[in-house]
Amino acid sequence: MTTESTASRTAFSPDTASTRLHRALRVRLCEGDFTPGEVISIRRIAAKYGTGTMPAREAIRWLVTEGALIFSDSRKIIVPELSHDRFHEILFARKNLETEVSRQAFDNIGATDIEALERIDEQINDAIAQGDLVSYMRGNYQFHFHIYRLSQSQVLLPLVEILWLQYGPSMRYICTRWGASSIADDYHREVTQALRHGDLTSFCDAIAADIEQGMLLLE
Amino acid sequence: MTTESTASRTAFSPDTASTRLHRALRVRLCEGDFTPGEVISIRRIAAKYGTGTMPAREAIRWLVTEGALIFSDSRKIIVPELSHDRFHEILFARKNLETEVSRQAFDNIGATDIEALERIDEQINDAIAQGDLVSYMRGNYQFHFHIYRLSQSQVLLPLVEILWLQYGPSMRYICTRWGASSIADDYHREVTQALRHGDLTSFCDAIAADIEQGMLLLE
DNA sequence: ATCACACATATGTGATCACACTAGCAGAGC
DNA sequence: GCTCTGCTAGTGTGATCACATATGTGTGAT
Repeated sequence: MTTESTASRTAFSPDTASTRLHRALRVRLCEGDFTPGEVISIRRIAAKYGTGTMPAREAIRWLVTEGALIFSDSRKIIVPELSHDRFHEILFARKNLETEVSRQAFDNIGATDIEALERIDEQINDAIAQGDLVSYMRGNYQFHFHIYRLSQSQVLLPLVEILWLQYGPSMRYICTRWGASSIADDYHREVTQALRHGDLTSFCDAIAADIEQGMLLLE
Repeated sequence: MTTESTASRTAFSPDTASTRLHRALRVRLCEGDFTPGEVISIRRIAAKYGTGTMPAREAIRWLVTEGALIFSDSRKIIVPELSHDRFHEILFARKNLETEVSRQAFDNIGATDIEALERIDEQINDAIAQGDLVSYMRGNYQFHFHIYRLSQSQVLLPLVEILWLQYGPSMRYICTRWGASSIADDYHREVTQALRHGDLTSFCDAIAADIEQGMLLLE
């Protein structure tokens, strides 16, 4: 359930050991399970996930092409540590792309979707109250992508996923530094309220505000 | 020179047989050297480029994660045939992202850059006059990315490259169907003119118009 | 104590082989 | 003539090994 695929590719994709591991690692990256600077090794990942070295090698290299992992100077593969500039760039791109994807999703958001979003938001608030950062990251991810998936966009959605892959680890890092209080004031309530009123512009504004709020964490 | 790297990653990337082949294939895809529906096989690519099967396998799979190649129903890897909807989606995303990247590049575009763009534009016009589609595609690619690279964006630029990778083969296909006349009326002249006048909004409008013009080819 | 060299470990890269699966075709049987 | 079967060639996947390189750790000499 929580390990549900982050990919929403409509195109056929074979179900192999490599692709399974790739999806699993994508989820873990988006949910902030890795720390920036951490060294990722093929053989270590293979051992940890009980796969052979080939699937691990492929999954990791795919994540490199997606920018989720990068090479260090010494040809080792690591989780990137984002500079302030780069982090800001990502948030800027997120605001741009995700408001657009949300706009495209708007007409496809039904009553059951709104209820689901409100339920997720409650879980997020619980997580914040308990200082459970992992649950918060997971909930936040589910909240946003429940909306984005409804856009049925086959082009923009994969781009958004790439941004989250790059942004996840550093987000987790920043949250741990600032504490759960810093993320308490999200705009999820405004999002669901706007949806209940069927107000498109307020909805998009709330999404944009929610993302922009992340920029404040960069002092 | 023409096989110059399309990637503008500032991050360290090892120079291996796999990465070299990957870059080469990226350029060929952006320039429309492949036709939609074409079957790409690991062993065949390896033989054609004189590499082993491992580098070909990796390069091809990286292109799959970038959406430049996809799996057919029978687990074969092919160059995607874009539906009209998807092609329109890509152009929409291009208009969005590339006008933004252009805006970020604007301040970094110097006099020598403008001259270089005008020179490329002349080559493009020559290519159109002679009906040389390959040169046209290459010139168009160089024109746009000469601008985009100046944005020094490390986040948006790779996303734009992904869009071009997906869009290249089908663009070539559409151009061959419609003939060179259909692409004669680009907005490159308006772009360079706006740059000479230092007019940011006209510049961005011209870029957007140039991309939007591609939508007309979809009837 | 400090520096230098050598060895052991761990890294990604590439080659090669075996395997499962698919598509195409040829031929035997009806 | 038609259909079904079985073979063949080709596909991507995964395992395993060899290799060059980088990192770290001792061990030696100074």
